[in-house]
Amino acid sequence: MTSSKIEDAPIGPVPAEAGPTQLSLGVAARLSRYLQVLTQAQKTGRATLSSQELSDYTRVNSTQIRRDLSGFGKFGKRGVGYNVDALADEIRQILQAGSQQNIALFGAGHLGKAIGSSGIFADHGFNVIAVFDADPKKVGMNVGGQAVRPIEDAKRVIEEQDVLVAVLAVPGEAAQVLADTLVAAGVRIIFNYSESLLDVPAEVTVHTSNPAADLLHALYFYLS
Amino acid sequence: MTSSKIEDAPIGPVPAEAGPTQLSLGVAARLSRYLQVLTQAQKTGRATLSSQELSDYTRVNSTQIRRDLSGFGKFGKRGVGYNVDALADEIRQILQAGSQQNIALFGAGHLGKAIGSSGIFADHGFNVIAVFDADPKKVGMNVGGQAVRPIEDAKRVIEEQDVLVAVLAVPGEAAQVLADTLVAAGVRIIFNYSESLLDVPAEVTVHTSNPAADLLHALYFYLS
DNA sequence: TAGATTGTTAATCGATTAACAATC
DNA sequence: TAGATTGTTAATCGATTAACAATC
Repeated sequence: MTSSKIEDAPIGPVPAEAGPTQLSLGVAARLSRYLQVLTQAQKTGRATLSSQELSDYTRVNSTQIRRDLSGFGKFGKRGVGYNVDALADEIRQILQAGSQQNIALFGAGHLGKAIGSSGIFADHGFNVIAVFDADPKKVGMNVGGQAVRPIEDAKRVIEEQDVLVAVLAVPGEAAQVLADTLVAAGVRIIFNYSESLLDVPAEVTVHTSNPAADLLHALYFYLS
Repeated sequence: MTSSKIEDAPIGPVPAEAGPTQLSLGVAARLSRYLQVLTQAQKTGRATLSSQELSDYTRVNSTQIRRDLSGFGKFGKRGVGYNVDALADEIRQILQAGSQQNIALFGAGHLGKAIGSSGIFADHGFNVIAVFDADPKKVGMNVGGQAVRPIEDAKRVIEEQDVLVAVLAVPGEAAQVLADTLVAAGVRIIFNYSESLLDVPAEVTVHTSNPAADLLHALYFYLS
């Protein structure tokens, strides 16, 4: 019974200048993708980006991008495009990003090390505050500047530091039992990088990574 | 100018017993997710799965799942559900999976090792036929049972083995130059695990992994 | 000014959902 | 039989797209 509190999505495109109505599922997903592109564009020093360029990178239709954005204000300049810094700030505000969430990472194998030492979460203001592993031989190893801790400490750390988000980079066999423990300790969003399917209570959101499914789907269109 | 041949999607739900019409973008994406779940369910020995269970794991509405499937035949048994093995086979046929694609993996760092040694692609009939790295110190290392090769060999291997799919697990700075080389050699689908944005010709599909964007989006709904 | 790109409308299409008869 | 779940219809809502005036 994997499920999600994201289930019954609400309210559509918001009237211009609208207040903090709950975003629809689709709009929120797209806005976060625009933000991802803007964040990268900032790094390469781009000052402006047009809706067409955003479309090229996100695969979202450019008209829809303009429509999504214009629901919250007139952020663009005709003939020029959108100011990268300003638009990134606007989207962060809309998404209420910057809430400085603490993340716990589980598994210090290859994948755990890759996630822990990449800046991928830090770039968006998330802190990986702890890395855990069940293997005593891995405890104490350095992953992304932190010593790996024993899995037995997880419950305490989650509770003490109000960890809502857990990233699972563990073997499939270990995932369900671990997920049960984490949910009991207070975790509400799980990023599952194991191949295992997870059963969690309805109030918990599971996000499963699926490269093989994505590839199957990409290939279908290539081969057709 | 990242773009995709998946852009202009075609044709909707197909009349029952329809032939090999091109699937719509959404249907193909969903079918590949159903297949992913079925493949996992097979491993745990499940014999049948109901549309509701598939819905729990994929977050796709159960009515839509039944609708997607019934477009291709009557695969389910009322009061029972879908036979896991049989449905997996049907979906593989619909998606024309099993075409035994060769995949090349770039980057033998933590992420490359994680991908190379996981069975995630092999499970779906994809062969990771080579692992490349630009660092001479990594050449020769064992990743998923293969010796890492120097990046200079990539062009030849791609051409000789008809590699259409490349997985990029390289640092952001290296990604664009590498992508250009790969596209020139014949690659048409790129899985980009670097944080860099890629510009590729229109005939190439880029799939960028985006955990931070996904998290932002999941958190928005949690916090609202 | 001329060219580019936004903001917005209107029309179409696909996704979502509830409901329920059919049937295993 | 009784309970469960499919296959299918109909109604609604959101996404997609083309088009274009406004304007930088």
